[in-house]
Formats: sequence, C-alpha cells, structure tokens
Amino acid sequence: MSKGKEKRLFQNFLLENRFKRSVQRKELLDIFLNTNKHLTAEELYRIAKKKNPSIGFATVYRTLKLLCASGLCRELKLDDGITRYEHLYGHGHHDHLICTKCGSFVEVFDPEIEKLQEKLSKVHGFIPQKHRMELYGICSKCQKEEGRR
Amino acid sequence: MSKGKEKRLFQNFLLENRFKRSVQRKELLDIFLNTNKHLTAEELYRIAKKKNPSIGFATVYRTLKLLCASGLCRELKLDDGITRYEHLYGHGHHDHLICTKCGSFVEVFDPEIEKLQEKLSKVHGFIPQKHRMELYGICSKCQKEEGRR
DNA sequence: CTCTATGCAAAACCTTTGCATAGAA
DNA sequence: TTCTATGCAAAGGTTTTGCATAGAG
Repeated sequence: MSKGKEKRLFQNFLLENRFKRSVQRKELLDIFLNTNKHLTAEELYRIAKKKNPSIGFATVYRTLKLLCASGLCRELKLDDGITRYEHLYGHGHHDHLICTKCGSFVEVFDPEIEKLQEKLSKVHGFIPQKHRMELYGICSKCQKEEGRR
Repeated sequence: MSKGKEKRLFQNFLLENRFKRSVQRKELLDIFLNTNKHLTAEELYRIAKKKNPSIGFATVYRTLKLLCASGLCRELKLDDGITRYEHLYGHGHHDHLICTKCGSFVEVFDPEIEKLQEKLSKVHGFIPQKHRMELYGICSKCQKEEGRR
C-alpha cells in the first residue's frame, strides 16, 4: 500500500478545484496506484466492480480524467487503438518498449535520443513541446519461448 | 496527375489477389494519390462524395484497407484517436513532426536517432521490429501568427 | 441546504459487418 | 454465369453525456 504522497496529491487536487471526495474516487485511486502501470479503462472497471459491484463505467472514465488532470496519470494511445492509463507521478518523462508477442511494457529513457529529438524539431523550425516514442520488438522472454517451439 | 507507378502497383495487387477493378476503387486511389499525405477516412469520403455522391463510407474503409495491404498506404494513429492514412510507396521509413496549433505534418528521418533506438531496444533484450516517433511542437508559421496577436 | 458525484441508459464517435443488388471477369 | 464489390443500414467497440437521485460539504 503506502502511496501516501500520491493520495495526498489527489486529495489536494480535489480540494483546490472544488471537487468532492467519494468512496468511488478513493477506491479507484487505490486500485490505480496498486496495479500495473498501464491499465485500460475496462481493466480498472472490472477490478473496481469486484469490490463494489454497483460502480458504473462512467465513473471510471470520469475518475481517470481527474487522475490525469491531477498529474498522477497519463493517457497512452497505442497502435491497437485502446487507451491505456499509466502512472505519472514521480516518474520523469519516458518512452516505451513494447513486446509484440506478449504485450509487456518496459519504460525507457535515453538522454541522447531526447537531445537529438529536440535538435530535430528545431532544425525544422518547430518549438518542441512533447513527443512520444514507442519501440516495438520481441522481448527476451518471448524469444526464448520462440526457441522452444 | 501521373502517379503511374502507384496505379500500376495497385492494379497488380488487385489482379494477384483476385480482387476486381471498380470505378470506386479507381476514384479513391486517384484522390488518395493526389491529396495531402495524411488523410482521414472522413476526408477521403467527403472528397469522393463530391465526384460520386452515391459512394458509401464502407467502400472508403474497405478500399483504404486494400491500399494498406498493397503497400501504398499506412495507417497512422495519433494521440487524437483519429486514424490517418499516409502515402507509403517510394517513401522509406520516417517519423513525424506535428504542429499542435495547426496540425500540419512534417516527415522527418534522423539516422542517428534510428541507430540509438535500435541500440536501446537491444540493451533491454528486445529484438527490434519497428517503432513510431512523433514530435509535437509549434511550427514556424504558427510561431509568427502567435507573435502578431 | 446547496452543489457535486453517481449510475444508468442513451448518445456519440469511428469502424466493421450482413445482406440484397449491381457489376466485373 | 460466377464471384466479387457496392451501398445501405445495422451492429460493434470505446468513450461521453443527460438526467434523476444519492451523497458530500
């Protein structure tokens, strides 16, 4: 559990914006903080439903928006078209390495690439704001399983 | 016009796969080849509708799938969730620089970044397959307009 | 009390599919 | 003739919205 800082951050976010606390928001935050970093809305909904069968899909989406607004969470849209929500707080910017076999994620960061990305933007006259980079490949676990067949 | 090579490629693709030619496919291919490189399905539909008001959305989507299968076209899913279709034939791999004000695209390619991306994958035990990189920023045109206000 | 949050169902999107008919080979 | 392609409408999948009611402050 723990995750005290994140919980406090969300509390403050709610207070500062005249939002109210609720059981659902608390439960969803707990699940979000204690689950893998790349949940879909549907996964979050299913987990929440086990604890609290009356929860609605709309609440999940609305709460995810709040989590993003508070800075705890970021939307991640991958090529499969399904939106995932990843932890943001305490993480710096990072990119993703994604296994095309098993779907596992690795967060990566390469300062050299970052520098070159910025340079590339400027060369084309852009003021860089943000970027996304996803590297797709086969992870070592899946490579071994491949070999076994 | 011209674009003879692309048209022939698509012809051959249809023949080789026992698909048939049709007026709609011809019209859609023409529009696709002669329009900006990052059409949405809706944009293509609207343009096609002007020439041929009876055309259906389903035909547009089905034809776009064929264009992708033939190698002329690639699906591009950006953060806004709308799928765009870009020209692929005769282009090598490239990434995108996207203006967050006006939405304009620039295609970019940086061999140094490519090399580092490959290295980064391998360091994490991945066999690299493909990647996507989008750099978001403000293009020079929008910077000037910003200044004018 | 007042105003926000919730759950439900309906709507909004974008994309795909089923089906009868038109059209290519 | 035999298949495939088309257009329409309906259905899918994901996310958002309207509304009456429940609940927080």
